[in-house]
Amino acid sequence: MKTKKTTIHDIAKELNITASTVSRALNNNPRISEATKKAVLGMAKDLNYQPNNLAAALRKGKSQLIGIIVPTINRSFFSSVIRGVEEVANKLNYRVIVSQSNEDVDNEIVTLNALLNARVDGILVSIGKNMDRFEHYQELIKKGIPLVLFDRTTNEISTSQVIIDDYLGGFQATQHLIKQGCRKIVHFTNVNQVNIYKERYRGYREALKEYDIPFDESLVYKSNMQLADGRECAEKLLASKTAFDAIFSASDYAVVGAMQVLKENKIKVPDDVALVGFSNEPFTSFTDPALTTVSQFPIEMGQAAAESFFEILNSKKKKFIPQKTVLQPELIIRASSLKLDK
Amino acid sequence: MKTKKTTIHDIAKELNITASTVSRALNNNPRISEATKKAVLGMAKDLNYQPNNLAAALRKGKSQLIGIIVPTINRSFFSSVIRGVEEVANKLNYRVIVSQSNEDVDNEIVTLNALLNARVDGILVSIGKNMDRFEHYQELIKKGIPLVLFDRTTNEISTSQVIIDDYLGGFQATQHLIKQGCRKIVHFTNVNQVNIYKERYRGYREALKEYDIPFDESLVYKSNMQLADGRECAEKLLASKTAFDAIFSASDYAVVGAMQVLKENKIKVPDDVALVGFSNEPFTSFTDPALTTVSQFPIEMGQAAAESFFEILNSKKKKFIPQKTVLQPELIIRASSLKLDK
DNA sequence: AAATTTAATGCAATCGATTGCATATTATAA
DNA sequence: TTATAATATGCAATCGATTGCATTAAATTT
Repeated sequence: MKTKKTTIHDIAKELNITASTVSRALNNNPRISEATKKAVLGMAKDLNYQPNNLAAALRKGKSQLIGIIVPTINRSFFSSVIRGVEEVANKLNYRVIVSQSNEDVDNEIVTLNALLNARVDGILVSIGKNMDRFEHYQELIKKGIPLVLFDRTTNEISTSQVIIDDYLGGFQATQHLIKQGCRKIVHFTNVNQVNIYKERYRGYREALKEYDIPFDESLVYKSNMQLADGRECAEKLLASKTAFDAIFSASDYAVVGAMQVLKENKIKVPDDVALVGFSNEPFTSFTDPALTTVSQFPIEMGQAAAESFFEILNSKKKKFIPQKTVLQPELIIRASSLKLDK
Repeated sequence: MKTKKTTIHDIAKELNITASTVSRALNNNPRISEATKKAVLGMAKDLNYQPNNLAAALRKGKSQLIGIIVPTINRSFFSSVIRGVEEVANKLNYRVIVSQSNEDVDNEIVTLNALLNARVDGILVSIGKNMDRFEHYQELIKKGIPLVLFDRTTNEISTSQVIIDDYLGGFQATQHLIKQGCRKIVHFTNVNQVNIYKERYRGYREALKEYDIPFDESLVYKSNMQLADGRECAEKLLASKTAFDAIFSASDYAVVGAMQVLKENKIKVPDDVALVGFSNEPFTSFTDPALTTVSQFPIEMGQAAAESFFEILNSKKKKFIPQKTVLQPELIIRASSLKLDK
């Protein structure tokens, strides 16, 4: 029952040639005659040969494996990125090993080492929220192991990145609200001012400026941006009696929390208050009213990250200059912000 | 710059011992003295040694890699399963390679072979929707490669499975509606009667029976269960003028579509029509009213699948009797079905 | 003190594929 | 016909860790 697996040596023996020839034939090496190639391929099929990538990987020093580290796998955004990576990688005969950091640096380091031990040919990573140590990544660069950062990045690490233009997303979202006639636009942002939130915030301010709307710091609410946080912010907002006619939230979750509170207080969305979120989480099209939000094209981001990785890989000889790929976000307009043209 | 990676031979040379001793020391083999172990560990750290799993895998014939195949990675249910698998696997020092079949048999076969070439120690798979060929999996069993099916399974393959009790889920959902006073309960099910839908349907019928409610075939709507299908079914339903006071849908998507149509027709949820979905998709808590649904515990399913895999792996010697793990679903009661006790 | 265990380490083959450097064979040129 | 080039294949080392089977040295028994 436990039949020994066929190797190139078995094929070689059957055909009275050597393993080297078989190896070359399988790799379509021009030094091998067409006749032998055909014979080898035929025998390989007959013997149900399955190449052992481990052996090849060991010898060649490349495993055809890519490691990807995300904070959590089961978040729509990240799983979509993974999907994108997988698509590109598989086409080029690479496999993808996934792992999660759970937003914890120590965990991230352990995970990273495990991937290195598995001898992945490179790493794609979206850095966790409160990460402040990057030596383990800088170490990678030194070792010459391809590294690509996506979405949550940092300039502390000199390597290729794929991000979306969060500034533009923030600008477009705010501009859209302004065009809908809103003037007192609240902004929900993250207490933790990592790049992406900083940029969305910047886009918000810039849009206000462009339309000559004075910026009012008291309209900016910082939180952890989960649903409950959104509720809390909305409650504080209402309690403060501040007038406002829109909320642009840098997170879909937070804005849904706010939507709930507004509804509970009989405030009409979008008529009294227009809402715009960020990320185009799948649930945004299911709320009532459906949420206007900004798509980050996660699958495309994954594809771009994978492509970035292969670029580094293929230019290994020369010094590679880190590339920054910036994807364009897209404002997805739904009912929650449509005051006009209904 | 391109510093050669340290191997056990480097450590051995430094300490004037052999690689075998180093290997044994690193593996905490009792035949090695504490003193040498300490020395080896110290030197390993000094030289920044990172074990090469490929080499070990080649020699030992096991890669510490698990392959997982799902129809699509970026679906909440599947990515959560992957998360569960990853958690269990990582603790045992295994890595997870993900890949998707995109609901296509040929693709599935290609993918499976790629995983085998990568020499994964086993495969976890959720079979695609319209899959009718299973030889490639039966082949696996013959070769003695551990295989675990989860969620979408088939009895054509004699191996361990992890599923939830869909029958019970269907029963509980229906029972809940009955207890809320509903008597004319519509059921949305899949045209494609794979196991899971068949079972949910069976649970529905059995609950009716138990409460002496006559089964009415005209209340059963078959579709592809996407949002648009749900809308369509609801429209047909309304057009038919059939009286009904609840919908139990075997899919969350379809029931949200129905909810939209009901609202558009000023039919009150849950007062006029109570709604229950299935799967506990993340968006179900964001609809208005929030959806009552059935949780399938995807993370737990992933964990169970991984554990099942390790059981097969560890009992390799003797003949392993396939295990069927049946997880209990849980009815998550939210506003969409609550007519009473509000 | 000789014989026998026990403990600690070394030797060398092995896992399966790849590849630089021969070698053998045939075809072409001189 | 001999020298030269081109073609096809073989030899053997290599990638890095593991492991069955010695071997050596120290400890214990008789």
